[in-house]
Amino acid sequence: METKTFGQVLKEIRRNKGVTQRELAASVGVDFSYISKIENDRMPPPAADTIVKICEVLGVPPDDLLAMTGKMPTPIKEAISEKPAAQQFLREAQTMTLTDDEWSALTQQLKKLR
Amino acid sequence: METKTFGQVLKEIRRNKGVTQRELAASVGVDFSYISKIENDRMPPPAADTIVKICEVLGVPPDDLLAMTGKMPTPIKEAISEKPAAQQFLREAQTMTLTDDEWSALTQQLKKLR
DNA sequence: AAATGTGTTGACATTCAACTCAACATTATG
DNA sequence: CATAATGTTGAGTTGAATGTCAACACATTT
Repeated sequence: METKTFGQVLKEIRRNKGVTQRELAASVGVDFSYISKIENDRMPPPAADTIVKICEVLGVPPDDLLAMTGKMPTPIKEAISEKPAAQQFLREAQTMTLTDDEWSALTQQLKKLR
Repeated sequence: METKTFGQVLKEIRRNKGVTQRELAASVGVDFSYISKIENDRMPPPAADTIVKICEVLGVPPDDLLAMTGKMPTPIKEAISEKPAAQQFLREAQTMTLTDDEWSALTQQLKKLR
C-alpha cells in the first residue's frame, strides 16, 4: 500500500481547488513559504488548528488530514481536559488497547445515547 | 465546595507520607525547588509523565492528580494518535458534549467488550 | 526576452512548557 | 543560640513546536 504523505495529499487538494500557495496562505494567515515546505514534507504537518483552517479555506472536511498527523484540534482537547470522566474513560480504553472495530462499536454506542 | 488546588493536594500527600521535598525531587528526577513552586502554585502543574512519577514515588494512584490538571500521560496520547478510529470517536463525542454520566456509561460499555 | 506569477530553500525568530541554579528564609534539633 | 535540615523565591535555561523573512528558481504570459 503506497501511503501518501501529508504534503502530497495537501498539494493535491489545493491544486484540485485551483488555489495557489499564496492565496491559501493569505486566507489561513501563515507565510506562503510555509505552505510550500509542508507540501514538500520539509517540515512536519502544522498544528491541528492550522490544519482545520486550511481545510476550511479549501472546503474539505479536516478529518482525513488530521488523522494522518495524530493531532487533535483545540476544542476536542479542551473538552477532554475539562472532563475527568472522559479521562477516566480514556485511561481504561488505553489499558485495554482497543482494536479499530471496537472503537467503531463504541462510536455506535455513542449514537444510541441520544 | 472548597476546591483544593493541585499544590495543596500534593503537599498534603507528600507530608502524610513523611517525605521531604528534596527526597521526592531526587527520586523523581527534578530540582527540589521545582517541587516547592508546584506545591505553592507558583507554577502550573508538571507534565503528565512527571505527575505519574511523583505518584509512583509517593505510592498513590495518579488518577486524581491527573484529573485536576486535564493532562494526559504519554502512553494514552500515543494510543490515541495512532488510532484514527479513536480520534473519530472523540470527534463525535465532542460534538455531542457528553455528560459525566454518559461518559461513565461508556466506560461500562468498555468492560462489556471483553 | 521581459515581466509577472508561482514555488522552493536556508537561515533565523518566536513562543511556551517545563524545568534548573543560586541565593535566601524559615523551621526543627541538639 | 547554633547548626542543620527543610522550604521559598527570582532569574535564567533548554528543547520542541511552529512558524517568518529574504533570496532565489522556475514557469507562464505577453
